[in-house]
Amino acid sequence: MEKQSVTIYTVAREARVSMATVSRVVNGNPNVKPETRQKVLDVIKQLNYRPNAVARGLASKKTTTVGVVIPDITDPYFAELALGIDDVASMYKYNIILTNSDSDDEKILKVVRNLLAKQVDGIIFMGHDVSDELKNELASTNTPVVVAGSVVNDDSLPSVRIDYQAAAKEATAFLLKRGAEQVAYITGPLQYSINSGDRLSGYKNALADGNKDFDDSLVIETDGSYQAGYAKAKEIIEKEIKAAYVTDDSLAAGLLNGLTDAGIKVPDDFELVSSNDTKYTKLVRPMITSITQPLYDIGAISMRLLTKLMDGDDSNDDEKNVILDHGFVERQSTRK
Amino acid sequence: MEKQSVTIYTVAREARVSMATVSRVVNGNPNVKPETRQKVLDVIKQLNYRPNAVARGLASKKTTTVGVVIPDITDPYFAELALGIDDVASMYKYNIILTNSDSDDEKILKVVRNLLAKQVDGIIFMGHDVSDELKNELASTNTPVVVAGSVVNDDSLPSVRIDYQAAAKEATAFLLKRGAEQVAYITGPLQYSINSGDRLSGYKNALADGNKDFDDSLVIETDGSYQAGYAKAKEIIEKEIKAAYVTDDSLAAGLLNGLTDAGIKVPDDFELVSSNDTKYTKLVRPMITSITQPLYDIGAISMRLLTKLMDGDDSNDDEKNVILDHGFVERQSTRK
DNA sequence: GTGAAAGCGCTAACAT
DNA sequence: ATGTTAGCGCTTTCAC
Repeated sequence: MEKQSVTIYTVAREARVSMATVSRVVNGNPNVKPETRQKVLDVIKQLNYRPNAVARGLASKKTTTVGVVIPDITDPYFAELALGIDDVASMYKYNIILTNSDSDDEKILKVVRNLLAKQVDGIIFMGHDVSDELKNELASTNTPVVVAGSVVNDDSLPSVRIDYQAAAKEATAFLLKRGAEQVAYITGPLQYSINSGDRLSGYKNALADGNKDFDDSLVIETDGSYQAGYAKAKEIIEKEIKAAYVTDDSLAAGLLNGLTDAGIKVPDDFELVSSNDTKYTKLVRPMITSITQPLYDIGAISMRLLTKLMDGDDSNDDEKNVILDHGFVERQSTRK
Repeated sequence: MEKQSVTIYTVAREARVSMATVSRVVNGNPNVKPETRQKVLDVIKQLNYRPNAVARGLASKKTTTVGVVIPDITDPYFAELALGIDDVASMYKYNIILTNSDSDDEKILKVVRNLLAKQVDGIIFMGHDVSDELKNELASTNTPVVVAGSVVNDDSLPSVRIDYQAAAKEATAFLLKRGAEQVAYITGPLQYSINSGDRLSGYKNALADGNKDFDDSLVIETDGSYQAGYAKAKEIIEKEIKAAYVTDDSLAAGLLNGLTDAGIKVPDDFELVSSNDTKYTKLVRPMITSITQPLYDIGAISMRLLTKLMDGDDSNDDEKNVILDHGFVERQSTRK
């Protein structure tokens, strides 16, 4: 049984050099004579030495670990962002501490505190808004934070995302353009500023451009889940709504299936446009027409931005809000 | 700006006690006079002291962090396991370092080494098999490992899962029982022992019980992805196959959609049973008849088991392979 | 009930 | 190019 006790000191002793030299070769410091380096390398291999990242973290004050807070890992939207985050993180030799937040402010605060206690070098925040307490928490530290795939009610945080307002406007306008008398706005919690602000504004703008009055009863709020969407089918049918812009794919998929199962033909009897272009939009039948977002890239670029911030690159403060291009893809949930 | 420099020493000085005492109150050690405790607590609050988990980890040799290796975070099967893992981990005050492995042996080895360097207290392994090198790596350490949601070609590792062989047999038998002349076995990589071993055996057993000859040409291997399933529809149609047991939900969903898009009616012209009961089976139409697994629980119990192993509870060595009950749910991809 | 002091394994000046 | 020596912030005997 291999004892866990081979440290930098052991290696130094065996190789007849100092700990500093071992440290140098381990860290790729060029100031080591090739022969010495080789000798140390040999001993390292022979002893199967593995540097202790915790000790290193304590001494260097860098853990090469970043915290990622995610509302729900099983949500395809966040999972695809997370994939991009993880890939870039591993590219830059960072590890990810991933924690589910359940979109619960209490829990978010708890996990962020915990992340900070673990001395993460940075944090990627996926979620909808930040509470005042969290804002304070974040302000009291100089750990960089990047918001990925959302806008948050605190413009002080760097973020990577698309222009949700413009996208929502286009989606709504698309529906209007093909003759919809009225277009509903079916949304996740309006408590989130992305839903009550950006997207709703875009929706209203499109209405205005199309000379339609905004009708409050057409704003249908849910918790944003598949189940909620499925359940809302009934209300949609009763209200005789014929078209809707939906703020989330899970929600849209649920609504679509609910409608279909209730005998409504999409897109003939009902037209639907969703927001995120996750796998769900292509999994269901009919496939859902949607705003497209470079999900993986949003995650990847968030992480890339975070690495810069962690390196103390505070240049171009204006570039801290990265707005990526979005698109739109016509599929089967809208008429030709 | 809050300086990052309030340490246990600062608190000790302010509270006029020793570092040891501060450590005691922080760690809930009862050997502290209530008044002293209160005084320390006050100072902690006042100074907004936060213990440094890295230093703690170095001193105590426990990081309260576990590594989780996952093939693909966007796969609903693994994502649901991960949710269970994360919930229980946070329940036991552990954090999760999550790393995508892409099911690539090289990368798996790399991430496991990294996890070990970070001194994780344990590892949850999701994946299909372990390479010899990984096996050695794991053997050279005493960090406990639990395999979640799979069987692995190394029985020495504790695991939490269902009886894949029995489940596959039931699924195949179900298809046979309703008159299928032949049932195909559509699978992810046969390189994985779960596919070439457990499930295939179950499939063959069902065939034998139904007095059907095993036909090699009915074993259709893919990479297990949605895309692969979608693409295989053509072959299924050409071979005039009428029923299949599929080893993975993404694969099954792809196949189903491919078939449907090609004009094949499921279940009238083709019957399909899948294996994992993830969200995908309920998202598509027709919904997919499937073996059911307590996905969340598998993750949760894996993590629970790991906590026991990390606590050095090596009792009942026989209980280290936890086999959970599975079920079966008839949905719309099979005839009534 | 409380304190003193020795590490934990490494990095980072600073010397040489 | 290499070695010496302080720490990093905490836990943990061991005394008292």
